[in-house]
Amino acid sequence: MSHVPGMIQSIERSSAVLRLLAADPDRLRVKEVADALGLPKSTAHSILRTLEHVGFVEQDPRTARYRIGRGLLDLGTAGIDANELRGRALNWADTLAARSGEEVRLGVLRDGLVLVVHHVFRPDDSAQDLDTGVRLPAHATALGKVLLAYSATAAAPAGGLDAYTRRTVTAREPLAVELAAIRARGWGLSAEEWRPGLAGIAAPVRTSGGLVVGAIGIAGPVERLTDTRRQARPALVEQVVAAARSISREVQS
Amino acid sequence: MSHVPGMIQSIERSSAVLRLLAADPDRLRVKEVADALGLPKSTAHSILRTLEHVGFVEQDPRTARYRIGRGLLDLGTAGIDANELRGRALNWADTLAARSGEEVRLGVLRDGLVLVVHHVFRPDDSAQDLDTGVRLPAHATALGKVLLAYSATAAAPAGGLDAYTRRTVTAREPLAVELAAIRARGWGLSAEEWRPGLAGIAAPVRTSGGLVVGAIGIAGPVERLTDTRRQARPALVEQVVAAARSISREVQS
DNA sequence: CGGCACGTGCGACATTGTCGCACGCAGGCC
DNA sequence: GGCCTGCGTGCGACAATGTCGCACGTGCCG
Repeated sequence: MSHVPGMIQSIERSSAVLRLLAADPDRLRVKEVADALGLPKSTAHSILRTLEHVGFVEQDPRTARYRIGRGLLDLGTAGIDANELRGRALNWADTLAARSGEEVRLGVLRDGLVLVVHHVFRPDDSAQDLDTGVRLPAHATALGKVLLAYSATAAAPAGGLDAYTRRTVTAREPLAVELAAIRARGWGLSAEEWRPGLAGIAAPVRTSGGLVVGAIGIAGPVERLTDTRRQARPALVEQVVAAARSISREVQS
Repeated sequence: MSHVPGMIQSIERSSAVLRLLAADPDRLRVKEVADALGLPKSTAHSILRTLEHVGFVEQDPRTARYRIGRGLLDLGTAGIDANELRGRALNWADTLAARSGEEVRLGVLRDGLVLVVHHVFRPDDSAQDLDTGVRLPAHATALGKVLLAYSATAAAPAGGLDAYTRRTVTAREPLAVELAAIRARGWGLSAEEWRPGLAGIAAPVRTSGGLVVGAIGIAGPVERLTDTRRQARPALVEQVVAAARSISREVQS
């Protein structure tokens, strides 16, 4: 707790306060925080007031007690950056492409769109565009729907949802139902919702706490990815889910 | 960005820095942070140095760039406190007890132990102890193993693992395998690992981002919870998982 | 109804964070 | 290969800023 020269005292203290609040599942009173850290009441109060102002702690209006705020949760989500995710996923993405025979994309959610951070071509043929860096609509792709399903910050983008094909889900309610289904079974499907004739199957990549930080998926012709009843082929689903799980394991270090 | 009187300036600035780093998936240089916030280079550097010291940001040793640190992720986990979780779970816990015919416990991980925050008696008979507030070992109970499986902070407690029955898993490696299996299927079983003759089935409660903040489970005689091959009865598993999912939905607000 | 303890706010002091400047190093361009 | 630009880092002085003591008001318990 002592002061390390060259470090900003008030930030060190804020960190101690946050750790204290995080360690205790109950809300804490100003006095308790002050005593635990050996600070004067006013100082602790001043720090808590500021932390509340920036959204890192919340105060119960009735009991006046403080607890960790929701703002911190959103910040942690970005703990893994896209590059790190990409690095860990490289081998597994290649394996998935080889096993499934389809092209593979790895994406993260950014500003309500899917940012493709990695792209592996379909093994057999050649004429394909490199999609790395491209942004895809979230509500019309398998990758995007998986990311939306587990997104901490409010679901879909604020504006209206564009229709890309006649199968694109643009209404709020059906989309919410679909996202719930994805959460329930752990993977997502998009069949001709983005481009006619194309389908995708995707699954979430999680970090240690179970937080979803990205998604990996395959894309290809509808007839190869789905059966005659437009259901995803179980063998492919299993491959995608297995790849996502492997990457999740890699990320946890 | 401007200074609000009564607020601690350096903490406001730290918050801005963290938000900036969180918003950008790439690592940022000192100069970029300084320019974005309109601060002198030295000031930004001083703040970043302190944030790194407390573990809120990390610096790549090679490129000298900064990104959000892993310490923040752990803090967000405690965003939901035990009381709030309990409040949201009350009705679903009762329903689960009624449908399954077994007693129900709701727990959170605290200091490497399971803290029971809610307890519903078995519907039929009466002579039972109220377990609310009790702490259970994490590695020997279904609730605990589920919580460990999704725990952000390093798995089991540091010390040796106690054996309560001859079925208690005390070795690191088998336990890690078991936790991986729980992550894969989404629920956990403990059969006579804590008390002879007793078994438990539990599933995780997740918050918006998919972060596990607690677990709910049923407990009862082995012969009622498992079949002749010591496998959990699918009907009961389904009920527990459904309850956990319902509570997870409640928590996301 | 009285007393205590807590959250909150204000103001003065001096401690502390801020800012300007300079060093050393790495990368890129010529 | 050498020069030069631009960056990260560290130091020091100033004064702006955070800290602390004190006092008010309120809610709770006895």
